[in-house]
Amino acid sequence: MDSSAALVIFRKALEKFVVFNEAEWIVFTQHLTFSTLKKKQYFAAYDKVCDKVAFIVTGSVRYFHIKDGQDITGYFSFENEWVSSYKSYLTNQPSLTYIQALEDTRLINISKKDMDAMLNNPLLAYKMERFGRLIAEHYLCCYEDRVASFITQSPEERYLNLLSTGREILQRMPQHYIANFLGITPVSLSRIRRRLILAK
Amino acid sequence: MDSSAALVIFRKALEKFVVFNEAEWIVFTQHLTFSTLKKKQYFAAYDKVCDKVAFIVTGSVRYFHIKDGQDITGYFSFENEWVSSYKSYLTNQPSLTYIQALEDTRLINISKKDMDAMLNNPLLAYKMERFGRLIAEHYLCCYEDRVASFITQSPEERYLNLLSTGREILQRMPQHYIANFLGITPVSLSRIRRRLILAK
DNA sequence: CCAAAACGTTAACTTAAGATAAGAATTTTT
DNA sequence: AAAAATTCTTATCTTAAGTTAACGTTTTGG
Repeated sequence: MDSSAALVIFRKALEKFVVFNEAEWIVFTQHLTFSTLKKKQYFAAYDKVCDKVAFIVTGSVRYFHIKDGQDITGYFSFENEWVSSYKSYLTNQPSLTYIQALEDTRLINISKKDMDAMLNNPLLAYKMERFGRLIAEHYLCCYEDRVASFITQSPEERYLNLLSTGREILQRMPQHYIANFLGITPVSLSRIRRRLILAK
Repeated sequence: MDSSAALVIFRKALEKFVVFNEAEWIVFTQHLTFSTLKKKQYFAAYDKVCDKVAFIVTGSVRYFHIKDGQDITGYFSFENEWVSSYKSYLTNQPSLTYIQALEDTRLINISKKDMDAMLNNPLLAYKMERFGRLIAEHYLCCYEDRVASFITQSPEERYLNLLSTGREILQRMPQHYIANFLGITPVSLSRIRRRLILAK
């Protein structure tokens, strides 16, 4: 797949949030950069400012923390989704999480510098504000559900819930990543799975 | 405190996000409504669409879920902060949480209808998009930290962390609310506190 | 001002999760 | 193809959390 094919996919995905006319699109695309990450390469790292957001054309990434020498998975993003260490990007503070490619991954990047330029360019400003609003709101909704699951559900319930709605993650991720994602250890998840099989 | 005093406070708080000129401010304020909640009155309720966001002039609110007949506190908002069942507001879906006044509370409301009107009013559209973006981004950062705390910290660590940064919540909220907020039961929090006292 | 409700702690018991280690199966790397 | 690393399960032991109930204290509301 070449860059122009990637742009077609990207434009289509963007249109869920904002629709550009041709003049706007030309300027917008001048602020994009293409890149690839080899499997295990880092998109963001602990203690470094993450100065970009990116759209995943193909591939996937894993967000993780290191705590007491242990690798704890917090989230995943797949093709057609966005990736960034958002708080770091938004605040210019060092990232608390690592983000690593799970497989060879093609990205379309918008650097903070380019985003700010677009937000200050009268031709694009309005639509970029709108785009920023809608995408932040989209992820806000995801987070709201995720926090609610930690408050109101047991680890087993969170797993059952993931079973019923999280096909892609379940099929593509090793179980110890999923365990961390659910807020428990891999050993615990294995036991939960055992319990569920026996109860069935 | 009368409405105009409340508006002064509100305008000042808003200016962290967006600054209105006088003409814009006049139109903007026409889209606001003032209201009060008596202690224990609801701002939002389970299964009802929350069709507004509000700024808390004075008072405070508690977000909670009911699960198996039990009341589980998820969050708090205090004066000078915003309150909404955001996902419900943004998506027009029924709210999953109740939001209740903890004390008599004065609010400045923006209904979804008014917000949409402003987003479609050329005089305000740009600044309202910007405002929406910045506020969603602000809460996104809060959520990012909160999710990370559930993934990477034990209940005791979350409590210690709250001790060091959450003065207002700790001083004003009963402990069983705080326990739920941390993702544990009131009995558990009481034991954690006991352990910490003994260890000291 | 009194009765009722709410609050925080403690205890006893049950259940589940964390830590660690071992081992088998699978995958990746060289 | 062999070696190394990863993955998942299982077992043991320890620790902590959930559940329920009781009790004294404080707060609230009529």
